[in-house]
Amino acid sequence: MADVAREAGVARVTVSRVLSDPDKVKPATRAAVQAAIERLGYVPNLNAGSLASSRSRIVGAIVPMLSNAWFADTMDGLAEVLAGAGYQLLLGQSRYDEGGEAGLVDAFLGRQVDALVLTGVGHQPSVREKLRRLAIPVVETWDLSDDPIDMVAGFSNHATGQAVADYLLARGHRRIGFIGADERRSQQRLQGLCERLAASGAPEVQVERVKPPSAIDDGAQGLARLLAREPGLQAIFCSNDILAVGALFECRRRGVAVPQQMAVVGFSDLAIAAACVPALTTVRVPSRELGRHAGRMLLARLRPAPGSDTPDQADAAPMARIADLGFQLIPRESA
Amino acid sequence: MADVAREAGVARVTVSRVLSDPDKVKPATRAAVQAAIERLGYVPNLNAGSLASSRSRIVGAIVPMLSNAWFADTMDGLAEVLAGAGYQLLLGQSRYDEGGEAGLVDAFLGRQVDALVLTGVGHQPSVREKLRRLAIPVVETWDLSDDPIDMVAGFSNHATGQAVADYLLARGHRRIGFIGADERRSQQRLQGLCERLAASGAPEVQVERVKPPSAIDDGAQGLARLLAREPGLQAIFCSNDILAVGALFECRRRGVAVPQQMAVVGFSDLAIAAACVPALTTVRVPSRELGRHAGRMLLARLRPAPGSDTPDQADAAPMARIADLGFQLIPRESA
DNA sequence: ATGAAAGCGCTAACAC
DNA sequence: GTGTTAGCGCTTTCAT
Repeated sequence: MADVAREAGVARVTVSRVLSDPDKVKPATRAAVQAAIERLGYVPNLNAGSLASSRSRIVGAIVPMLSNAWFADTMDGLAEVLAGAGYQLLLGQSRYDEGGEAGLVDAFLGRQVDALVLTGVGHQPSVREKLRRLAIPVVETWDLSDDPIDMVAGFSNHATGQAVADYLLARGHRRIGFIGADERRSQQRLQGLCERLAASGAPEVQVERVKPPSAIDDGAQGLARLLAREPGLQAIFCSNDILAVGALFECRRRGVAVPQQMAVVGFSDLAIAAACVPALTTVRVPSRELGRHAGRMLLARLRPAPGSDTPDQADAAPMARIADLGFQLIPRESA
Repeated sequence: MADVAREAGVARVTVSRVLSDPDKVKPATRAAVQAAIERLGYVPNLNAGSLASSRSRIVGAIVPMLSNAWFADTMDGLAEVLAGAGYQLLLGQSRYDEGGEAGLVDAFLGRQVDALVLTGVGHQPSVREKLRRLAIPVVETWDLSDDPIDMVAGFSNHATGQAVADYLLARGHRRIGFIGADERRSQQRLQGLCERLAASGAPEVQVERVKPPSAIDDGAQGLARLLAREPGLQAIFCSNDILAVGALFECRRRGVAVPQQMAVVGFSDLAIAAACVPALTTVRVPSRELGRHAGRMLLARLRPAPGSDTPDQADAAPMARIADLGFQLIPRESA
């Protein structure tokens, strides 16, 4: 930067200004500086800038696993919105472990991230406290809470379970099974399911827990075990589409007709749900929009980057801290 | 950090040493410092550390789109390997645009990333030159090159096209179509296909280009257009499984029997390929392993982080700069 | 509109 | 083994 300043015959501050707030510099000087930057191929050190200004223009995000297409979609949406505002994405995988998440949060805070996006609302108490104390913008996603760390953009997993229960009940099913990851949000879906089923006097739900990440085979084996335990099962709800497709496979292998002998409902509406045969009835959640909305919530609280295309809407309506983006049950052939 | 030093009754350097190289500090002092850190809830500012040491422990990675499950898998593998060595992942999406990629590269370099992972070997000349000049470790993935910027971990897209051609030819197909994204790697697959087909005297390949990212519908429409142009088509190769599934759909809709009247081959072997009906014959590529291997290549060139579980293998066999991780044609029902 | 001085929080080198 | 002295490359005052 000193080189650029010398080359342009100005002080270093002026170069800094050209980069961060061009309007504060006379057009002639600005041009000279920009020419010098060009000539020298100067790339500013953003870390040094962060250190001096204590704003990093980095947002940290943590997902359980990127190889779960639904979370990848959320990150895609997030990255898209952030990039448009000059922010970058530091990404971590917790591998479905709150301890892992806590470690990543610390690492990210050490990097002075300007904001954080977390998956779910279940975190170690120390994480909640720390983030509350630091008061940086935080968005939790893929779930809802009436007491978020800061903000939340999600949907009610519990309500999805209820919706599936209602749907199955309406179609006359009463003996119902559940295959789901041994993980918080899946359990909430299960709870919603059980609650409604119990209220209607249906027999207890048969549950098969598999450990994440879910593979197609887990779905197949889950169904096999469920059938071994309770041959009279009429329907199953799988906590994601991958498991559901596995269950569909196992049905075909055993000659169990879907949906006549066994109704199958999935979760998240991946491309695969519409593609498999029979097409999978599933719960569609706004994976991509979850990330986009989280990004918007953050940006509304962060100063816009110089040169970004995001107008300063300081006086726009303040964003709600809790955003329920909803879900939708998509009836197809499998249930 | 000054606070911690005072609290522990030592100098700031000592605190720094406890954090970055504990063995250089007497156990008693170390314990005192750690206690102070604990008591004060001190979180070191890694940016300041990067500035002082000019090593950031951040690796930048650029993929076309995270919502393409195959790239998400690669990033998953990469993040997994890097996390184990104390490195973090700064992620960007180029949206299939070399200009976008160039911008991200600059942004990442500004962040002083220690290394870079790029998708593909096609980049703006300025990007190649800049990275060569800077001489930071760079791995290109999802393709091969005999003149990589630095290192490459991939497979030959061209060879996958040849393999598909051979397979189709062996099954007696000669009138062949191709549906593929208008993007470099797809075009290479197409080239391999055409080359082998031409050599065997088959008629020219009918090509439908769609713009990325691929959606199921693009595959369906692609097939429809292909059929309109050349009703006698016997087989098609789709440059990814999503397009292939779309084509499968369109066949079913039109009552075209697969594989009897139309053979369909996909690419990348997503879960969906095994799940759809008829099951999709496809080319399996080591998506996850691509990322893992890229990570290992980088780490072999970067000093291991303190407290990482990666032993210092300075004297291990040096890693080859070009890694061909291969591919595999998976015959299923659709061709 | 531009510049000078001070310092962000840390690590590198060198003493002791 | 531990401390001292200098910066890393920028942005912030505050002055001009």
